[in-house]
Amino acid sequence: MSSAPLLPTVSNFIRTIIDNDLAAGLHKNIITRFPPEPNGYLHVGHAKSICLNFGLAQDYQGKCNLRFDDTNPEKESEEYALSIQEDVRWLGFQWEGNVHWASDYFDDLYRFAVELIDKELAYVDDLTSEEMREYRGTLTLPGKNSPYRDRSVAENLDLFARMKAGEFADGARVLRAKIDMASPNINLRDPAIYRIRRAHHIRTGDKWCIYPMYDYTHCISDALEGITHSICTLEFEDHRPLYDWVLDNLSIACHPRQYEFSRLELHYTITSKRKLLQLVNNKLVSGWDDPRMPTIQGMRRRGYTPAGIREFSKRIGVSKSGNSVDMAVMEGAIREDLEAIAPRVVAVINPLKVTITNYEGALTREADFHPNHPEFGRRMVAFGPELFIEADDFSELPPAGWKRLTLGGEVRLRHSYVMRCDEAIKDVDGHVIELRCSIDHATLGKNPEGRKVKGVIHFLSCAHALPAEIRLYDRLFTVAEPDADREVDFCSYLNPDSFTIVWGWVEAAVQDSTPETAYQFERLGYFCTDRRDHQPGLNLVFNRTVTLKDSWTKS
RNA sequence: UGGGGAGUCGCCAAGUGGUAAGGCAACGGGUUUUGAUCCCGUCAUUCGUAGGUUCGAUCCCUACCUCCUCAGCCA
Repeated sequence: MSSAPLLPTVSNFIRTIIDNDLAAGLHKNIITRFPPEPNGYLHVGHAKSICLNFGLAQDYQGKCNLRFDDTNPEKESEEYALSIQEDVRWLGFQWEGNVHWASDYFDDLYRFAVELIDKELAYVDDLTSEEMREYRGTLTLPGKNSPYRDRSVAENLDLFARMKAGEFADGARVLRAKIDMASPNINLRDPAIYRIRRAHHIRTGDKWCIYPMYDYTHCISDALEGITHSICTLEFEDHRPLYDWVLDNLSIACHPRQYEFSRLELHYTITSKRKLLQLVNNKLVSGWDDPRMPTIQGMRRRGYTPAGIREFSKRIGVSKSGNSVDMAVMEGAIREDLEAIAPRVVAVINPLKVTITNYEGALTREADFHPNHPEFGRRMVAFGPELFIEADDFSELPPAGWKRLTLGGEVRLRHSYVMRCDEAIKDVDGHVIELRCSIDHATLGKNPEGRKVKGVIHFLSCAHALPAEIRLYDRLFTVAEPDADREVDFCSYLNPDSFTIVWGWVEAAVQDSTPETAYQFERLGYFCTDRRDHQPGLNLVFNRTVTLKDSWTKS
């Protein structure tokens, strides 16, 4: 491995807390956890959380658990759980020991609920959900006590046991924590902690017909696993008093502390599970792994690398302030990784035919796969009497500063000769359809004498080029914050040009590459062979991961 | 109009009583057979606003402004 200098990690408020806790001897080692609900695919926001939780464990030589918050059987599936594990591993992390499941604690959770009832801190409520909503009050008005709030311990114990035994219909009763119906924090107005739901659970099957709620489950799960720092996003900030209330009132020695950070917003995309699902269901994208999707599966198929995503996560930092990160941060991080690992090859995606009028005696030449990594090896760069060049690299009426090919002008063919364009052949509409050019035979591997050639363009020998399907991806939305305006449907901002298929040509060196191989197509960008559709030697399919930085076209 | 949070360069983000780190972007310049990479340089007299305390404030105090978030038997 490379011996990159260990850059000092940027401080953030969570690291400060951990440093203080460790210094104070509160913990010997830290234990974090990544707690997804298996009800959807992971996206870039989860990637941030994964990098944070697993990264912290790594940096502090602690541990990080993977725990599925599987308390809502109606929405959860094995498919999602499997995909999530794959994503975490793909990102380069390994959880401590076995995968944990909140459902592993269902027996404990039930036992603790009984303890709460015994302490007169929980009661069975017969109110319907509508009635409960009315009793709850509003943001500015206090709630009022349920008429069932003062049932005896014995009655509650009996009712709760019968809830578990399946004596009541779904939704008929609920177990509630007895806290304070007048609390200004609505989460503390006797929150439901158990509901009756006859649904098949992915892990426990039909064993249970009552399921614990998130607020009640999460803190106990954390405590049971000995989590030291329970890190979640800002919307759970108001839930922290409940998290603490539950643990303070139960006979569990461990009391993890919850800390909240702001969730990621990325320009030109969305990070809402619900909206992502909407794109998939309405077939506005090809699926969860559509390369335009900000899902981990989508980014992976696009060609984003684990190291690139980890670097992105490091660059954006962690804080509590609202943020919307520039896509350039992601692209910069991805490019940095790809720059180091991707072999350089040539592809022409918008071909213009060139006939070399003085081809006789022309030679081929070897070229490195990477200008800074000779260990990547070399390959022959085929040459021939007919070439493809990029149509964009020729201009009859070049703008100021143009360094590429023009009528009568010279340009360096990458890894080959200096070539002059002598004639442009046009069709009846006046479009250039072919160029007739001549090469300077004295310029293979050396500069021409008496003149300078500024421009370098890439090319492919027609006889040696392989046809390939090339999928060009661009930002999914036309505006930086597509869901900023509640009045406007975010779908109306979908970018119609976010996906273009093009049939181009690639050099033979890529012929046998396996799916998910990254390349730099020189002067065009980073591409990777498609994970699903690319077939080595048979059907070459490339996805554009990200373009190269370009200081020409933008000016 | 209740509760809980947040406001430091275009975008992120450190700093939290001693005179504004870093990254991304941008902009100059150098190297270059990728207009890439790489290198070098520039880029906040100022920290939401207004007062106050202090020798000294982004940091402490007061008031105000703006934004986010909470009324699922979802997580």
